[in-house]
Amino acid sequence: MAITLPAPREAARRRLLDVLRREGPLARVEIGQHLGMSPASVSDLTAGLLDEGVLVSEEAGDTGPVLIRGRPKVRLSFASDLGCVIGVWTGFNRIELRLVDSAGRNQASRHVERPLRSLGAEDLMDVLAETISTFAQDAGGPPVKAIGLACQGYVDTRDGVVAWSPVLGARDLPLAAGLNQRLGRPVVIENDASAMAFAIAQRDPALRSGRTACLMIGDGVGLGFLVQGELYRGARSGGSEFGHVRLRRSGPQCRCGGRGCIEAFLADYALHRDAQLIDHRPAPAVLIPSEDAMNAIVAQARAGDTALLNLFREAGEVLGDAAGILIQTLEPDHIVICGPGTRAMDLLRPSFEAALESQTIPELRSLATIHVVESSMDILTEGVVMQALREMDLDLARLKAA
Amino acid sequence: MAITLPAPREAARRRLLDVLRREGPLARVEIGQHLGMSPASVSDLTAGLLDEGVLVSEEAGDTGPVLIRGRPKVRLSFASDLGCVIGVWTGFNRIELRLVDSAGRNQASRHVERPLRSLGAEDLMDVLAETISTFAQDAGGPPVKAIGLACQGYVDTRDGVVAWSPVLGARDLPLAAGLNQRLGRPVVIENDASAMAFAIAQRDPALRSGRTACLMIGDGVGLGFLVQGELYRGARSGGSEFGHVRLRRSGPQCRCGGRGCIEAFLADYALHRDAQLIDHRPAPAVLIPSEDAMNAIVAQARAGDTALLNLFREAGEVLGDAAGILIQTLEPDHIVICGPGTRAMDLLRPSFEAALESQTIPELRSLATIHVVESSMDILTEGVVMQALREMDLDLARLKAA
DNA sequence: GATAATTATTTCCTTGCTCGAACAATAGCG
DNA sequence: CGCTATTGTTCGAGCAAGGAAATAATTATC
Repeated sequence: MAITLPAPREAARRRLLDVLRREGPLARVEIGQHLGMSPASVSDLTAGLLDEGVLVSEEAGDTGPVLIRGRPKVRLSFASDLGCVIGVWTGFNRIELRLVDSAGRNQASRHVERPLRSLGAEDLMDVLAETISTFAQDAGGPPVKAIGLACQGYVDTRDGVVAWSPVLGARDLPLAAGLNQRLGRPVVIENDASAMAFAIAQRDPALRSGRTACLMIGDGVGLGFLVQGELYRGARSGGSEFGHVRLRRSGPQCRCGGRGCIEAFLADYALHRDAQLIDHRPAPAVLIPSEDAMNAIVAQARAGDTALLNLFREAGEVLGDAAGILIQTLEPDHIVICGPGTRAMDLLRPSFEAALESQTIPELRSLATIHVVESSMDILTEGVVMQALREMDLDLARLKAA
Repeated sequence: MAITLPAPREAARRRLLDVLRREGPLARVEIGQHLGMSPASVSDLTAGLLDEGVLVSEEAGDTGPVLIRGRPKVRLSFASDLGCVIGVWTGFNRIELRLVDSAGRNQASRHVERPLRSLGAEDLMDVLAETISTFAQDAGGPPVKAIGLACQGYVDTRDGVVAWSPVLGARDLPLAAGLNQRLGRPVVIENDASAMAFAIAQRDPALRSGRTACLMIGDGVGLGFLVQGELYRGARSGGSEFGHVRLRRSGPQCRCGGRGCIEAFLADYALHRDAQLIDHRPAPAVLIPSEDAMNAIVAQARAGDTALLNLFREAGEVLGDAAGILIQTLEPDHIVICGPGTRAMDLLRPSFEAALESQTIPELRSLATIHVVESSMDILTEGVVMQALREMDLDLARLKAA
C-alpha cells in the first residue's frame, strides 16, 4: 500500500505543494510559471494529487465576474478534509499555540502562561501534551494530523531530540518521541530561531534566494541560516547556537553558565536585569520580563535616561559585532534582525552600525542587505507549522485516510 | 561545433571525471561503485568520453599476471595528450608554481622569491604572467591548457575578480581576465584558504562528507568551508574573510588596518613582529618572515622563553575562540587546522583547547572532530589546480584540439 | 446570436537518462 | 573441456519532462 514514488517525482511534488501553500490557490499554468515547468508536466503531477484527494479543483463560479476573455483558470487548492496541524512554541514561561489547516491558513491560536523550566523531563512532556490536546479540543474543527514544536536550544531535528536547552533545563531530551507517544501524532521539532527564519522567508521571496542569516532577538538570541530558502543543517541536523558565542571575555552572566555571550547583552532577560541593576534594585526573580516591563525600559531610555541609553548602546555594539562575524564568515546576501528585541532598534541602531562598519570589509559588508523585521513570537508557530506541513507533504494521502 | 550536453548528463560527467582523477585509473565497474550507478550507465557515459579522446583504455597487458578469474578489468584513464594545467599561489613575497597533467599527476614545481605588494595592478599582472610563462617554457612537456591561481583576500571566483586583498594591495582587480589576456589561456582564481581546504579534502574521504571548516594559518589566517566536499560559496561566490574577524577589541595591529583580528595574533608576520617587540628590537622591515626565522622563534619558545610562550599561549587562545565561533555558528563535522602555522601546534594546543572548551556547548563541540594537518603552502597549488581541472572538465575535448 | 479571439488544459509524441536482463568476453579451476 | 566468476556491452523498458497541436471554455465584438 505504501506507494514509493521515484526521487525526482517526489522532489517535484514537494516543490509543487510548497508553492501552492505559499501562494495560495493557483491554476496549473501559474504553477508552471512559478516552478519553471511546462503546463504539461504540471498537469501530469496534479493529476496524481487530485486523484489521491490531496488537491481539489476550485469551483468554477466562486471567483465572481471574469474580466479577461479566454478559458477561465481553474485554481487548485488543498482539499479541505486533509486535517490540521498544530504549531507550538515553548518559551521560558509561555506556550504559544496555533492551529492551521493543510493549506497553511490559520484557524485558531492561543497562548498559555506556564513556566516550564522547573519541570523534569517526563512532567515537561506531560504538560506540553496536555496543553496541546486541550487546545486541539477547544479549537474543534478538523482532526489534527501532526504537531510542529519550536523551542530554544540546540535541537536535533532529524532525530527529534533537544540536545541542549538551558531554558527547558534539558539535555538529550527525546521530545518528539515523547510527544508522539502521548499524542499519537507525528511531531516535528525545530530550533525557534530557525523556525522564525523559515517563516519570515516564506513571506519575502528575496530572502529565499541566496544566503540569509536571520538573527532573532527575544527571550534569547538565536540564528537561523537559510541557503536558497532551505534551512542550513549542521552535523546533527540542528541549527547553530550562535547566541552563545562569547564576544566579551569578561562580560555579563549568561543563563548558559558562561559570560559575555551575545545573548547576555541582547536578550530581554539580560536587558531587564541590567536595567534593574542600574537602579540598584535587586536582580529580578522572574527571568523573563513581561512585554510591558520591556516597553517601560525602552520608553525610559527614549526619554533620555543616560544609563539605560548606555545599556542599549553596548547591546547595539554587540549586535553589530555579531552581524559582522556572520558577514565575514558566511558572506550572506541578507542579514535579518527580527524578534521582539527589534522594539528597541532605534536605540540599538547607531552603535550597531558603527560596530558593523568598524569590523567588516566594505566589499563584503556591502553585499549584505540588512533587514529589520519587527516580529513577535507568534510568527514562530507559523514557521514550525510550515516545517511540519512540509514533512507531511509526502504522506498527505495516507494521513487523510488515518 | 559547441556540443551542449543536457544538464544531468553534464553533472554525471563531472562526477565521473572527479572520481577518476581522485582515485586514479578505474575499471567501469569500479566507477559504478564509486558513483552508485549501474555499469550500463557508466559504459554509456564513458563511451562518449572515449570517443572524444578524453579518456583512454589501459593496455591489456600492463597489469602483469591476473590473479582473479573472470573477464579482466579494463581500467580507464585520462588521455596523455590532453595537456597540462599550471597551479599558482601568490604569497606576499613568494610565488609557488606547479605543473600538473590532466589526470592530476604532478610534473614540475618551482617557487620564486618575488615581492608583489609594491606593484600596481598592471605591473602585478605583467609579473605574474611572465613568471608563469617562463615556468611553462622551462618545464617543457605538453602544452598548458589552463591556469589556476590561489591568492589571499576576498576573491570572486565566478567573475575572476580579486575584490579585496591587503597583500596584493588590490581592490576589484580583474585578475583572471588580465592573466587570460596576457597568457591566452583560461584562468581560474580562488581564495588560498579555500584552495587548501579543497586540496586537503581530496586526500581524506572523511572530510568530503558533512561540513568541514578548514582554518589555514600561515602568512595570514583564512577559512575554507566545505559542505559535502564542495566549497561553500557566499553572495559573491567567494569564501569568507574569517581571518579578519575582530576577536579582541583593542588587540594588535592587523595588516588590514584594523585591530585585534584573528590573524593579527596567529599569522607568521604577527608572531614574528611581536617576538621582535618582546626583545625590544625595532619592528622588522620584512613583513613576511622566512621559514627559518619562524622556526627559530618556535625553538626559542620550546626552550622555555616565557615571554614567547606567553605569545603562543595568547595565539592559541585566539585560535580556540575562532574554532569555537565556527562550531557555534556552522555546527561542523570537522574542524581542520592546517598551514605552516601548525608547526607550533604543540605550543598553541593547551590554550587552544582551554579556550575552545570554555566557550562551546559540549553537545556541539563533541560533534566536531578536530584535525591538525601539517601542510606547507605548496599543497595550495594542488588545490587550485584541482579547481582549474574541474572547470576544464566540460571542455576537455575542445581544449585538447586547441 | 454567430464568430473571432484568447487562454487553459490535455493528448500525444519525442528526447534523454538510467537501469535490469540477457549476452559476450575472458580467465582460473578442476 | 566444461564450469564458474567477473567484466563489459547491448537492448529494451520505465520514467520524467518538454513541445506541438488539438481541444475546451470562455468573452469580446460585430
